[in-house]
Amino acid sequence: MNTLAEENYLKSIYHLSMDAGNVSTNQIAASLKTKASSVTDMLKKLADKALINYTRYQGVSLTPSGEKIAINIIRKHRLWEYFLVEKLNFKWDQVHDMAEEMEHISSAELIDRLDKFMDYPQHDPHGEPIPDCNGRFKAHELKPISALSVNDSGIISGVRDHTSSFLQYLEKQQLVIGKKIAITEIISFDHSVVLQVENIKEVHISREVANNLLIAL
Amino acid sequence: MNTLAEENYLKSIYHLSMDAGNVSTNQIAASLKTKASSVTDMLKKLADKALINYTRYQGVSLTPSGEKIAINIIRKHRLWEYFLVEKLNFKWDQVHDMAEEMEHISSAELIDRLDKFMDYPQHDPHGEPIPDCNGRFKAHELKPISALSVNDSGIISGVRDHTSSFLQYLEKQQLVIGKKIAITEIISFDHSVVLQVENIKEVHISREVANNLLIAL
DNA sequence: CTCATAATTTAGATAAGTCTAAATTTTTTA
DNA sequence: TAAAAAATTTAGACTTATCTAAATTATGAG
Ligand SMILES: [Mn+2]
Ligand SMILES: [Mn+2]
Ligand SMILES: [Mn+2]
Ligand SMILES: [Mn+2]
Repeated sequence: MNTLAEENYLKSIYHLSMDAGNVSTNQIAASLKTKASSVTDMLKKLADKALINYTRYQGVSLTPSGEKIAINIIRKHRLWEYFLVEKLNFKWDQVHDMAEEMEHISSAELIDRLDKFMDYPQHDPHGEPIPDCNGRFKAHELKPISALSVNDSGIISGVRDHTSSFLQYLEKQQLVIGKKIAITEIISFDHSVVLQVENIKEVHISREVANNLLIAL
Repeated sequence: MNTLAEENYLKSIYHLSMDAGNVSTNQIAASLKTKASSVTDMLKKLADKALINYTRYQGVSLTPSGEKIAINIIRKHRLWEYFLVEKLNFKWDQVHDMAEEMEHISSAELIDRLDKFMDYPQHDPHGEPIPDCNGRFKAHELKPISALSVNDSGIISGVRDHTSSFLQYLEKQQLVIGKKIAITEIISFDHSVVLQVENIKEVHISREVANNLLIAL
């Protein structure tokens, strides 16, 4: 259907569209670790296939059919990540690169059966919602810890940064998906935050960590 | 490591080497549904990488490192087939094309954990042996039904032909892996064979089917 | 042994995806 | 608002994997 490269571009454009409206050539290039000129070439191809809206120098957005493809790849990515963690006992910081390959396995029936096999999970190991077989999912309403105030509490439900080092740090601090936390203190000097983690212990995190750890209230 | 095309060539050469010694350009072309000239190009590349022994016009064989790669791909192919049948409930005639994609997922740790998850299966859904993580497996000593005599009996343990239509035919006749059969009669006119299937029923199969259904004695 | 045929390789072309360097357009800044 | 800077596109090249058509080598029938 679509090539591996095309799929990766569509997924990247989809993710970048979440933050901003139109996505720029340079943003895509950075996200795919490729050069702007390569991106321009691909944008022309995707526009020819009517998967993106593209006018020179103006950035791009996905068309409905482009978005459908992107969401399907994300569905596959997240289901495979869930499989790797829940069935094969990988850690949440180990699965991204493998899922990056597996998301391109083409069979729709395979992925629907995998979904059923795992009993239709709603979220991947990083708290991201998993689209259903029709591409529907509810975008989660999460706030970074840095947006909370003292005495606010909630449940750790997602991360903004997916790098291994960040996930490993969180794991070591027991700041993992599902844990209940409450804000004990916010240090005004550096905006670092002191948290109470489920009556287990107190953790002091930097502003950067607080920016990247997402809470459901 | 190696490209998808290179992996498919190595696997094809490995399989073709089972029947004959040196594998010819045309055999590879037929097996990969490509042209002889494309094969020649790839053979040069694989020879440069020291994965095959190649002298012009003389056909090829795998080097030890080429064989190791081929066996690893076959391991992945068969483990994924087993997964699709045993965990996702696909039929044995549905899994080949999916496994053809999945065999190229690169992570060795993933495949070793998958192996463990399924409790180290010895054979894929078609009865083919699954190499262990060191590439070792015991080649099965099977005979086609056409090589047996009246009153011989044994267990259905493999198939030579993996096409959907053949596998579906076998399934319909209940001639599946694990079933015990005995030769009741061999019709000398057309070499067709009458079988007793596990005291369940009698089946009459053509010479062609008898040639492609493998028995462990 | 010789020549016709079959098998294989070479030559030259194409498509996908990438790159560097140069040109163009947009945006920012002064 | 004009020049500088940044972003983007174009031009031309490269790699991988294909193909067709032509040339070469091997094989086997007589
Ligand atoms: Mn990918
Ligand atoms: Mn994830
Ligand atoms: Mn394959
Ligand atoms: Mn098989």
